[in-house]
Amino acid sequence: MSAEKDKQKNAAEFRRRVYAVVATIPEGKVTTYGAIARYIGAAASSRAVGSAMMAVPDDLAIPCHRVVNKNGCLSGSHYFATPTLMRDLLEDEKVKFKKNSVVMEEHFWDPSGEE
DNA sequence: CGGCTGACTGCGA
DNA sequence: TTCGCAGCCAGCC
Repeated sequence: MSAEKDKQKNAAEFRRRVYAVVATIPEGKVTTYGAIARYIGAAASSRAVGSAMMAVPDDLAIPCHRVVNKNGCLSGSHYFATPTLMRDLLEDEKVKFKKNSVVMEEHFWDPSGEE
């Protein structure tokens, strides 16, 4: 039955789903790792989502800057070319900021709600 | 095969 | 309100 193989496939597909969801985020909107994880069927895999994000190939052009944590803080900003690039990209999309966090109350986007 | 880390989240004190 | 702990999953050594 290739249960082990199927598991690996699931893991690979898991990452692929993450990219798909992130790529579906509309411009000027942001979402959380937990929302993505829950949407792909892994509500408790919010961490795995972040892990997958750091493995995002540049060829897919994934707007990972639209993915923030529950606090609206740009957790992955440190993984960008510059720690300010992430915020700059969001501001360029008319995304409002409260101190150092995104105003998710106005820009939070839930993939489950759009599906 | 075993253990640690990490772009997270939720709950309790 | 802020701080700390535990749980979850994938990736890497």
